[in-house]
Amino acid sequence: MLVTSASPVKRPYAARLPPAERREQLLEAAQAIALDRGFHAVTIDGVAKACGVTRPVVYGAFEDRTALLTGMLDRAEQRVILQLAGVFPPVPGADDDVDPDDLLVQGITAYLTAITSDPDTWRVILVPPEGAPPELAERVARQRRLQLRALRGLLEWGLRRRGGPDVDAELFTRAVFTLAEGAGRLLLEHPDRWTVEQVARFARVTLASLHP
Amino acid sequence: MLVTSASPVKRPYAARLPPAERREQLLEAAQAIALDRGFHAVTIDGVAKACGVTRPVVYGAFEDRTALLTGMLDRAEQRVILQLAGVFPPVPGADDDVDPDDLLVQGITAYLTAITSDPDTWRVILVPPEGAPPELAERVARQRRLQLRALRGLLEWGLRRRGGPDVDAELFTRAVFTLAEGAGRLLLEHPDRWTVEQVARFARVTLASLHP
DNA sequence: CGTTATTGCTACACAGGTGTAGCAACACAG
DNA sequence: CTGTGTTGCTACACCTGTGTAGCAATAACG
Repeated sequence: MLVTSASPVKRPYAARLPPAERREQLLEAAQAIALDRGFHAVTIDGVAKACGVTRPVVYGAFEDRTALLTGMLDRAEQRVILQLAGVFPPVPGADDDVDPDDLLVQGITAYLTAITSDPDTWRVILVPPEGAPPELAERVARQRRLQLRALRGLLEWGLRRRGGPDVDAELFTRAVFTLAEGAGRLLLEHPDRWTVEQVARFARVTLASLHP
Repeated sequence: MLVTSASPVKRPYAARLPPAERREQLLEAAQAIALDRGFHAVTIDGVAKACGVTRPVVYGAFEDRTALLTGMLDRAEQRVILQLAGVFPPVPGADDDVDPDDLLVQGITAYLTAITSDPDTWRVILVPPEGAPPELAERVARQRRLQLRALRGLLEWGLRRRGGPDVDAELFTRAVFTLAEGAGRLLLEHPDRWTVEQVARFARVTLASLHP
């Protein structure tokens, strides 16, 4: 198209979207950029360009860059909470016929299945892209404390039911949790090399060797 | 001191330092800022101010901000390599009278002692401040691979000497390494709550319960 | 079909950080 | 004590990103 210098090109308008859809689109774009190039690359202009709009459109959906990042983290956190809903069952009763090792392996399997079912969300949490804001660390720490508390109850029950080994329950809980998260990272970083099944088998064999 | 508006205040010159000392001072300041407020706060101006000089002085020691960050990571990496020099001994011979569990606990103790002896350097690595550059992740990954390789040789020997358990050696190595790093983070994040001795005791008891 | 309300765009201003040319100050050597 | 070489400073230019006022375009409603 021939354009004279006297009539500068005006960009065609982007298709209109209702505000809720626009927000969702912007948040998806923000997360994709964070995972691809790091949180520092999540700029107002970068997200606008990724969605084919201009900066005021982003400002129409979010107060500022901080609000955009907060929205992104809200979204990831809500998904994680939903996916972990069934991972930590209530502590079994004294009369319940439940094998503690089976319960733990099931929990680990559920946790890793959640991770592999939504890798992008979990990558933000377990393998945070560079330039991650402090708020991410705060949310991760908060969720981790909740998960540790739930896990500890289960493991204390399991250690009693098993009759040992005689280890510090808090350190044991942290060790199990660290291993589960580490396995999660492994599956995210090497999805073609490791599977949930392999990790579950490893956990089962190791528990079988862990005498009371 | 009374200063007329016609003679603007000129800052007094900072004390002169030979270039090598100035570099060291700037690198120390850069690391302190990174740990206190994140890598994004490590600016040329920020480091200059922390050292009581102006930006050209920083540019006199480092080509640019990237070179400053690289220098900081070089320093941390060199310290880590030095501190880990004795942590991974050569794999014992078939006739060596060495208890594999003792060897592992000694290795974990040496590793955690290195961490607690120079917490600032290890914090950059194990609990990276927000805004960490990609280069940090690359260096950490490279060091981790070297450490995993050394550890795997030792653990394979240990599993053979022990006669089991019958687990995937690579997963077992990763699990042990993940636990050691997790313990390192724990000691960095909660130095008043946990000690190397507690972790070593936990490792010893857990290994004692891990039958072949 | 015209009007209105809503969503998107242009152009502007501002702030923070990078990087440097040329000058200033000072420590050391003769 | 003077001169020189080395280290530090001021002031300037530039770049990238943030944030917004006012206008433009468009979709929906009557």
